[in-house]
Amino acid sequence: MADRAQYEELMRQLSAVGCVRRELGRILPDGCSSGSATVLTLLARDGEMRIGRLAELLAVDMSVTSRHVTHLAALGWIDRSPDPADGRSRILRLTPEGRARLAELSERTAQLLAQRPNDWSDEDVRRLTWLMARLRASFHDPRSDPRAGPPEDGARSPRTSAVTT
Amino acid sequence: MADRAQYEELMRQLSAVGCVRRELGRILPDGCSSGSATVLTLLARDGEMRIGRLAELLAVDMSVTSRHVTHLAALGWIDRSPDPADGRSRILRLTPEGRARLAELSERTAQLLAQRPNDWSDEDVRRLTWLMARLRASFHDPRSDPRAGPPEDGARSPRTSAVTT
DNA sequence: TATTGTTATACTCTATAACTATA
DNA sequence: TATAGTTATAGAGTATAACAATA
Repeated sequence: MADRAQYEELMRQLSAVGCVRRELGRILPDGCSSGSATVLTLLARDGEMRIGRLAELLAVDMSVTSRHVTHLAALGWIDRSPDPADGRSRILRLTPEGRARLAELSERTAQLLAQRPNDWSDEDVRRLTWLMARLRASFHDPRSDPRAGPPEDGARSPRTSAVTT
Repeated sequence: MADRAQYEELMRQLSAVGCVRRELGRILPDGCSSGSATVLTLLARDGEMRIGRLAELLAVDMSVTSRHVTHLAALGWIDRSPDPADGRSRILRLTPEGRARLAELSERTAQLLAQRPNDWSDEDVRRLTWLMARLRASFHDPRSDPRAGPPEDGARSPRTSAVTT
């Protein structure tokens, strides 16, 4: 286990990287907050799902997720259809409109990233992504034991399912 | 440069690690928010400084920093004395009370961390810290060119001064 | 005129708790 | 009784803009 000073430094960076997230949030189109953008991305990547699953992937309370989803549904970017298997749930899906918006978003983000950290290698990006996922798993999942080494090649994530986000 | 999907994954993790920061924030004593804690830590580590410098280290607007500082000064945990060299500025310092509180904080945090990611090696913690700092530098500092390799040993940071946070 | 801070305002994200509907 | 989701409320964090004081 690392020493206290190292952990304090880690926590400080954890707060400070927020400025990157905020900067990325600034280029979003009207009506699309950072939270909304993440929801769109997850629905595009993992396909239709329920609120609870989405909340897991977002690492956020279900009530928060519910608000994001309501917002996106009001915009017509996602669709909430009843879950035939469970009357309490609804299935979330991107609408064609939502897909179009997401494509715009992705384009803008790619442009911004192309300007900035363009000297990052695949390996660096993968490693940072993996380490953040693993850190999250350490906190989210008490029984976590990510002995699986860092991603030497494939963009593998820690084994905990909630982290395969 | 990595491809778009990798960057999107990076951004998603960037949002999701927020849950770690929030969990750490939950163990803070009354009156001490997450932002306050970071201010205390920075003043302890880097010694007395002005608001502007503190805002840089926090990677946050000066107005935000001003509010945190006002809060901590009201609690008596830090002290704002006039800057003899510049009448517009004030010098921020931890008070003995502030130091005591910080020590408590550090203790609690260490306990929490000892429960959770206790399987992290020094190397892992250092690497993650360094990569986050570098990511921030890529955005904060347009002319950044962090060719300096990752930290093979010492907890070195990217060369940009604003990142030696 | 430019810079350092401060304050007012508004917006986003978040959690907790109370509530509804279904399992 | 337990679970999925919603809503109301409250609090933290943040940025922008207008302002004051000093350089």
